Amino acid sequence: MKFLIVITGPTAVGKTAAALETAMHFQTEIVSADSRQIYRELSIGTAVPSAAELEAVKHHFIHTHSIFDTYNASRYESEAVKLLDNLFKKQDIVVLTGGSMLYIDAICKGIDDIPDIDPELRKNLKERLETDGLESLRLQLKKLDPEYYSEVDLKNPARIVHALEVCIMTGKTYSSFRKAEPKKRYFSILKTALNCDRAELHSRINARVDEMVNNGLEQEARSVFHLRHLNSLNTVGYREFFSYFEGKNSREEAIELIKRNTRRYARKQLTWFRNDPQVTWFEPGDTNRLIKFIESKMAEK
RNA sequence: GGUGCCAUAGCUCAGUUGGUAGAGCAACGGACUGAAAAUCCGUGUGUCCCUGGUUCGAUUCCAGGUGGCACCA
Repeated sequence: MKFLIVITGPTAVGKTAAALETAMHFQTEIVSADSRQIYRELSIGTAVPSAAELEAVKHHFIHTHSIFDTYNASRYESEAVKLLDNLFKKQDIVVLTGGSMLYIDAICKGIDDIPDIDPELRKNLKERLETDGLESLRLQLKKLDPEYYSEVDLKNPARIVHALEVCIMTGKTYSSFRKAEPKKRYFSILKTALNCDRAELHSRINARVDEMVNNGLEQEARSVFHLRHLNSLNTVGYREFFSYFEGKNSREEAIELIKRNTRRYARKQLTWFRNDPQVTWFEPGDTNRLIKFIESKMAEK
């Protein structure tokens, strides 16, 4: 029997430390499920594990890709599942940790098979969104895929654009690809999440942002400022500094905005995990209970 | 010590000619399938400083108290 231990939770709650302890206890490796720590050009603002932590336990998907790559949850799914195949050849347990909700779902449930989108097409649709407005795209979607039109959030440009991309590219409806059928995995998944008191989480976030700033986040952001149009850099911690560099706000305001946007991100993560019935919750400092829980679940199987 | 001004949401402040109140920010809830640290939707959360008085009814008017600020001593 193979077990994938998922340790997730809101940003800054202490996942890295808990995953490290758990992986060391079971003498195994860590697969990261973090959509920003995969980028080798980013370190400070993404809070990658320290050199010592990376030394102590083998990590995967940290600094493995470039901000220039077009990356997404689907690619992550195929790469990560392939990696897990290899890891499970020599291990019975693997730890998956990170806060990217969709990436975790991609591994646990899978993602529908949808063809890759031509970047030119996406660019064109985004331009049309600018010039003609959302309503024009909505009308086209209504014609091309009435089924999806009836259930999509009609105010959300990203959803409309993506559905249109698929319809135009494939000549089929986007809904015909949306099976939402969970993929069968041969390994068992134990999904856990960490959470603490909200006020405590906020002070952890604030302290971590201050630490990032002290460690040189501003310079790191400046080094990629000229690439700010890349999706990979539409990221909390960077975009606020970008608008400071553009003179839209002060440095102090940028730091406050990073804190606020990180808090909001944590709240969004909690909303997602809270509504996942498979999650078992733990306190961040209590890795012993987490490990006992894992051992008891493994004994059941 | 005296005089004046102020006290309403977590913060900054509106407002109620007496019928228990609303903006901005913060916060909170939700959606989510190739951008997901993305994108989008929703929600006022309140001893109107305290105690009396007047009144059918006081957050609003009156008196006293408390706290803050300013000026005069």
